[in-house]
Amino acid sequence: MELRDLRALVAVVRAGSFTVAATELGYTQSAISQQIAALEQEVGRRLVERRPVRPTAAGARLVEHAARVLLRVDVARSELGAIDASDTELRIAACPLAAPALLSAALRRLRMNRPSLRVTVGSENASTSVTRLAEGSVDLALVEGITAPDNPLLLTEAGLFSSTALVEEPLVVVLPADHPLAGRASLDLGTLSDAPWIVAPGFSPTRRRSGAGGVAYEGDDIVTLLTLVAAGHGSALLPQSARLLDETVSAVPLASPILVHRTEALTLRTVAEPAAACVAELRSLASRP
Amino acid sequence: MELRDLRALVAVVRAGSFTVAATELGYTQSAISQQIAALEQEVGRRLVERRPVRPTAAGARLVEHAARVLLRVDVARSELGAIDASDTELRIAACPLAAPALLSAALRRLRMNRPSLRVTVGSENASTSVTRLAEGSVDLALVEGITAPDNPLLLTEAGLFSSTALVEEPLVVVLPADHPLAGRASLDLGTLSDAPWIVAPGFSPTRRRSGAGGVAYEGDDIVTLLTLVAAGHGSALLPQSARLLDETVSAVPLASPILVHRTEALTLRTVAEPAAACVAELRSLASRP
DNA sequence: GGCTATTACGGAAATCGTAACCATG
DNA sequence: CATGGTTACGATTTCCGTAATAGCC
Repeated sequence: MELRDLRALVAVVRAGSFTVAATELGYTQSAISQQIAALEQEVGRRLVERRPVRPTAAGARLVEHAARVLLRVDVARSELGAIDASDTELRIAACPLAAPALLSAALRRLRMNRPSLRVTVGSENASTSVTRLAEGSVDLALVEGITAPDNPLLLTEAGLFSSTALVEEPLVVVLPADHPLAGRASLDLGTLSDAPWIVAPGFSPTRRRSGAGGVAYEGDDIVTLLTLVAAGHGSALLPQSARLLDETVSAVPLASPILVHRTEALTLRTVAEPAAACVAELRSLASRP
Repeated sequence: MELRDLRALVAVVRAGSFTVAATELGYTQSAISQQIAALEQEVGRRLVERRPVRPTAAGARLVEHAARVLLRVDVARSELGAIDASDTELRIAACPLAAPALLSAALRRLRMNRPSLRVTVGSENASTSVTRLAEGSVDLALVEGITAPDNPLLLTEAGLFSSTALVEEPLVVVLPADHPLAGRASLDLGTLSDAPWIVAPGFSPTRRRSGAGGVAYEGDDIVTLLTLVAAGHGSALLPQSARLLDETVSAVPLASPILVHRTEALTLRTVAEPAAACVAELRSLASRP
């Protein structure tokens, strides 16, 4: 069992197709087919069903392990590469809801001290940010999500990255303005258990869809998301600070369960210098609001 | 970068020698030399210094990642193998201080219900137990160590194994009977900060050596350890329940910092049936003392 | 019947072992 | 000078791509 085999398995399962997995990895379909066949022979059981291409139970379990293994290998490579990384560049991946005001303030102070620093900021969701950090295509990731107060987000295994808590703030339930519950002073999730939610992987705070049906929003544009809410397709969970933009939706504080929206800064554990300085600025700004 | 390369690197660094790493892995020295050279070329930096064979800073960091990667790969393979594992055998690795009375009681009850079950118990230290669980040569590991109350031992990344807390009990400092502090009702570690400790990796609760010099005990026999303590080579930290056997040593409860001796049962997350039953017995016995 | 995975086969590349070489303690 | 890591080189194996084949919607 080699990393090449695990890469192939993960790509095939994620893509649901040998062909597209092959092109992603730069092989022919034939090569992928042979790799999967060899891996299945080695472990002595079928890992993916064909047509449709779906992981078996064993395959799914192996993919869970393999994904973590490959992530850590990427991190290891990136840490080695970061030893002699550029000191004049800082590449950031920021989730849409990850304290944008804090980031811009930190960057302003950072650029005053180092006018020659080249800064790039990209907007990514949390899981893409983690991937980009691991593969070394960004130096710093600002990620966010829902968690219990003072608890880390745990987007990956603890300790894989160096993580700094920046902001925790209350959550609000965003409803159509004319929703019967829109006037409440606060809401429990229990009250809303049967109500539809908009599933939006680009916004980590959004809840999982409970039953069948419903609307999923794959993008990361908050205007679109709020428009969907206003149109009555469902509710969304957002941090209190999210700007609602107009009166077609309204926000009700979430009272129970006790959860917060948390923003963290992630870097490799061997930090490039500009990224470390940026984290220091972020932390100092976050600690005195 | 493939698993084969990481295996070679880890073996070389652990062994401190290309030659013995090669025999461990079933290669010739030449092959290992080529593998390390290729890996160093790939990452573009030296990973081990030769003569003596020592990891560079980058190499040491890569070994940390590689060790976790290889452990997880072993776990993945073992989980796949455990799907069709024997239901008539139960192989256990137990640390010497990991609640032996509890284990024997659980085994008695287990064997009453399943007379045909073949049980093997081996004595291993915590890190070897983890390795054996990962590589699939045991089904259940009883490990122990020092931790804050109600905190897991974290011998590996959280979630790699399924872990069940069994017992937490107070710690005692074991001193020579004629030691000036032996009469105390309790002790703080601060009081002992300059005193020598016996380093005994076979007994996880033992503390790290503070300065230079001192005695290390590599075995796992408690009689020998206590003899060393009695002879004045240093102190040891042990769980309260450890049997001291005679009056040449005496035990003083540890008052601060607030730490406990904790025993946990570890299994693969896809548990073989007899191991699951044994964990259930252990848990039920541990909960009503 | 078209799309997609599998199988057959040949060539290229990687890998390992033997053996000679070299460096270091 | 001897132990142990490196280098050279050839044989074996592995791996991938092309192309033909087979299975499923």
